[in-house]
Amino acid sequence: MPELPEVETIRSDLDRTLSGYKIIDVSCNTPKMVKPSVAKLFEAIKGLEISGFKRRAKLIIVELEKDQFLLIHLKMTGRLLIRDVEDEADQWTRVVISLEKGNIRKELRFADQRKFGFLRLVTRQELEDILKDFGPEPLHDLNLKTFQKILSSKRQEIKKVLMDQALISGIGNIYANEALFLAKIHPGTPANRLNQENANKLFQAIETVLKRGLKYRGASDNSYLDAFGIKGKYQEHFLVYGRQGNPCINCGKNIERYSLGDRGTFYCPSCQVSRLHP
DNA sequence: AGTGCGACCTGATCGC
DNA sequence: TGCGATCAGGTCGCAC
Repeated sequence: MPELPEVETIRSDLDRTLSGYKIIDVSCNTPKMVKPSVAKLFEAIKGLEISGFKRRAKLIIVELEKDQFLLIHLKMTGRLLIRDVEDEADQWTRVVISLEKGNIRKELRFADQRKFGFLRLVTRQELEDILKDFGPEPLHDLNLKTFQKILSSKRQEIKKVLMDQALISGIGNIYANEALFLAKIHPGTPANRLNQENANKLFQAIETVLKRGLKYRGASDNSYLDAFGIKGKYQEHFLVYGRQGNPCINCGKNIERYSLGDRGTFYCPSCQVSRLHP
């Protein structure tokens, strides 16, 4: 599922490939995915040049001229693909933004098997209102002190806290599982029960797994593709995610799986002992 | 207020 | 073989 490293990989692909292009058309076969509506969006952005692509949490922000912004969320199965006009159709294409720069034409195709993703036109004010509700970016704003503060204020299970976008931005199920394994912390441990050493290890582990994800251009164990339609490789380096029944790389004991808040949760029962699973 | 859970979706896979 | 059930999970909105 696109989490911070996947979304950031796509963002940087888009930024260096499509900045400077002008929007010449928008088409959509799944109206509910475009807000406020396809017609209103097209009316507002036709002819505008893309100045760049930013990211906040798992949102991609397309910056346009005239203080217009497109927010794009890929949810679980969304893809943003840079294609030439004559390229063959992509499966599950929902929205196509046609682009032009001089005499070069491109398409930005938003494909999404499950239609959970969305593309939304917002003003600068709306953008600011939306972004203010996200917690700090783990690779930029978050420091150890802030992290400890967040943990000590929550008695929820640590894995849920890591995935709560209002507390920390961009971490989803895969990276939460991997970070907790690296830090040797059981996913069900109440956040406020972690001591300083645990918090410190977890802080480092988050940075490690996110950077690893970026290095491998994301995890494609499921439907994720980068903006050129290429799979990431991080799934080849998972330590616990999806590895239930396989041996832990540290101790050899089998990785276990259980459901925490309706999310598949993977851990080593021997290495991650801070609390037994329910 | 803080927490938990169903709804939103569709394709792949599992079990009988 | 076929068919129904289950699983995948980010976020919103609602209930408690």
